[in-house]
Amino acid sequence: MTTTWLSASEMRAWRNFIESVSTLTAAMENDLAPFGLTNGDYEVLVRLSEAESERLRMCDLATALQLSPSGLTRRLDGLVTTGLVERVACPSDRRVMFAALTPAGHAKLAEAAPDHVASVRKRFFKGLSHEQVQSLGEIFETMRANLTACPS
Amino acid sequence: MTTTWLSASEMRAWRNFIESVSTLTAAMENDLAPFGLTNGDYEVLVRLSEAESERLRMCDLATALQLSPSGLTRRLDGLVTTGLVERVACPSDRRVMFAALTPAGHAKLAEAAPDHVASVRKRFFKGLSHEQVQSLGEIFETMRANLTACPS
DNA sequence: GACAATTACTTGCGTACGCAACCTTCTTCG
DNA sequence: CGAAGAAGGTTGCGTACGCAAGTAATTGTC
Repeated sequence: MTTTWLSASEMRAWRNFIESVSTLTAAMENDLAPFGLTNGDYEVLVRLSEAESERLRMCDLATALQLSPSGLTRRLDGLVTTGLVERVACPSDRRVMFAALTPAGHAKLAEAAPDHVASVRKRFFKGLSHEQVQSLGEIFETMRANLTACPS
Repeated sequence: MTTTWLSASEMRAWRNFIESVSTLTAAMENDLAPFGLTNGDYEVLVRLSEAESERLRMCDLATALQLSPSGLTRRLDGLVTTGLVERVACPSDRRVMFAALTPAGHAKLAEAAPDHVASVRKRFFKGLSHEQVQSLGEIFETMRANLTACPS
């Protein structure tokens, strides 16, 4: 079988993508550091804040964050220690634990969100036209669908 | 200061991007596993293979891979142990070490590359039109330039 | 030509996370 | 029912990596 190598435009897309991703995540991590949060922490707060009663079952949260069960357990440990999230037992199914936003967690998210949005604009959207933003949405929607369809 | 939240199309782009990135890297990690390589390992081999004499100074390689000095030291440790890379002292500047591809490393890359390219096609480019690939290249070139310009 | 300052790399330590093993609780099916 | 299996979560262990400190070598300055 002969290999079809990447074309020049594919190579350009792939390489710039790869490099952007690592630089971007590092920069955003930095932007969030003054609030005492990591990107991962912030994602947890966002997911919980959007959920019914600001709480989610651990397994649902793990799926949403694409994290292993143990990974989520440990990430929550940190947030529980700092008081932004609490674990709440589920009365109807005693296997499950809810991760629930505390008032402090809610406040912390409200505090960090404006800076985070500014960070996304500055790092991610800056210099892109409206059409390019539109394209981005379409492209990564396609990609996400394709990726979840092909777990193999 | 009032915050300008993300528009619907921005939100779509950002969320799909974030989710795609983590799924994508996990999938590609998986695709590379049969060769006994991680994404990071593969990147090292590629960079070295493209370099003059298939070798690079540690600090240049670290910059290229966006890795801290210590991170690169340890990543190389693994590749040296498996015999794919070797450390070569620099005669003209005795502070520097070269990371050099061994014949085994060169062979390993040649062995893994076709599958890796197929993986990139399947995970990243699949379902995208030629125009979208073009857009991707432009967008992430802009982003990369913007990110390197704004380290703050 | 000697002594800072810088550069290149490594090591100790702490953090994050995945996998496998484990416990508990629920569900299913005879 | 009662036992097998599945589902939810935590813990032990191993790996990866960043930061700060340390060592060695080079450069820059007077």
